[in-house]
Amino acid sequence: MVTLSEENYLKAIYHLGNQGDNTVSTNAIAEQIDAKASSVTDMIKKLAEKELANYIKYQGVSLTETGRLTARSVIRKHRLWETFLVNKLNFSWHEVHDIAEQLEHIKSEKLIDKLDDFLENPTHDPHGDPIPDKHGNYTKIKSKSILDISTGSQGVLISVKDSSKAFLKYLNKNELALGDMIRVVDFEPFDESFTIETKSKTMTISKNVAENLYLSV
Amino acid sequence: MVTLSEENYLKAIYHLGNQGDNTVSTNAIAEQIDAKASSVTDMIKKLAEKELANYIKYQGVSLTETGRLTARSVIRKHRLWETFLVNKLNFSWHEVHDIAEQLEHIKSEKLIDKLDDFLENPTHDPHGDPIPDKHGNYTKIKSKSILDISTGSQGVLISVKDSSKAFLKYLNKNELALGDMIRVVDFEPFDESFTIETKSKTMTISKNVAENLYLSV
DNA sequence: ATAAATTTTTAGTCTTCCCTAAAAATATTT
DNA sequence: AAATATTTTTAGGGAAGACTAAAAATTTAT
Repeated sequence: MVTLSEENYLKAIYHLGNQGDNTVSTNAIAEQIDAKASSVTDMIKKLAEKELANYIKYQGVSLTETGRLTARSVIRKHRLWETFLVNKLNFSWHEVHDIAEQLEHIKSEKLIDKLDDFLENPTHDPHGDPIPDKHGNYTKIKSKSILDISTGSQGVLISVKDSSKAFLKYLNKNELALGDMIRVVDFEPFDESFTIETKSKTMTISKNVAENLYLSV
Repeated sequence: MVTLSEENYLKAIYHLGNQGDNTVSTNAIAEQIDAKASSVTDMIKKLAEKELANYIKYQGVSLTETGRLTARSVIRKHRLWETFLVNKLNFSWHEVHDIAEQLEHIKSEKLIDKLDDFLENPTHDPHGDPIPDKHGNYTKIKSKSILDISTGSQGVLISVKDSSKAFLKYLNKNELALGDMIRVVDFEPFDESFTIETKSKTMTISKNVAENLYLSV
């Protein structure tokens, strides 16, 4: 039995350790979870005891295979619920994170499998992030940040790195949505801004925005 | 802020006290919640401090207006989620209770209102129980247990009193569903059994079953 | 290579919600 | 109206998960 709090820690370690295989520091987890480092140390010990994490004092923590699978299952739930909220209940994508954060802890295999079917087995959530299947497998569409794409090339907007409300609202306001075809037409070295072109318009985006937009390659 | 545990106690008091206005004993709550009486006393004190319940030592507990509304809001969530699980995810009605028991604690006004709309504002859940609206109001269809209905009369199966898995499975097996028109054709005093007639068949039911079946009057 | 700064851990507490065991109050018998 | 039984409360504690403050280890700077 994995508790709600344990699930949150597993998720944090998974994300910080880029799938949980890299080693993660106590402080990094503390910041992510918004807790004090001492609380993190307590929890890490517990995870290690339960063989969900590998832990050497002062050396950081990583996930075991079981821990990784558990984390993926929580992420699967989170992303399926987000998809439900946006596609079925008509939430806009910047409103769903906090609710999905609660829903991801509901315990029922059957529920999540039926939800998956109800949503017609989506492979990506509303932010473009891949949804693991029930065995924890998923395929990530290859994409690159606009920052790393050469002027003149184009691609479909696959996902966004920053999922803060502010950023998602910016995208809404500027009518940029996942699935849009985007062409990078110019780069201005002076302020590191990019000019991009969509089906409906041409606009200039800052470096800050560009690095958060991922296009298919 | 009302905690998950507090919500469960409010619900229990509400149900035991027939809308929470009757006084309920510590032991009754303990049995309902599956906790010890001493734990119940602790929690009752807390509810009274938060002005969700009226409590006089040794005299039992009842809900305040706020407590009653909070309980109804939890019940609203529970019944909407049950409706979702049955109508949208194709669960059968005996499987949904435990999952709804978790989902009812998800915190988001907006979520539950959108869910309500998505389900097309149902007035009754899959067990025939009324779903309070967002203000806590609901209309109960007038119904009577088959035990209290005179032989020869008929009505629509409105709700079931017992929602245990065993009973719901019995109903499924015998093809009795909410909405069915049922005529009470005979009563056998010897074993207090009833003979009932539906569109598709005639069958005999025990007193035990009869008292759990409510027909519109 | 030490000293200083930072990170991490330990030790001790707090709150929530549950428990057991014993005491107090209320109800039921006789 | 006692005596007995039952119910309810109090007192004291435990596990989970968070915290503060201080100690220990590690890293960085001089």
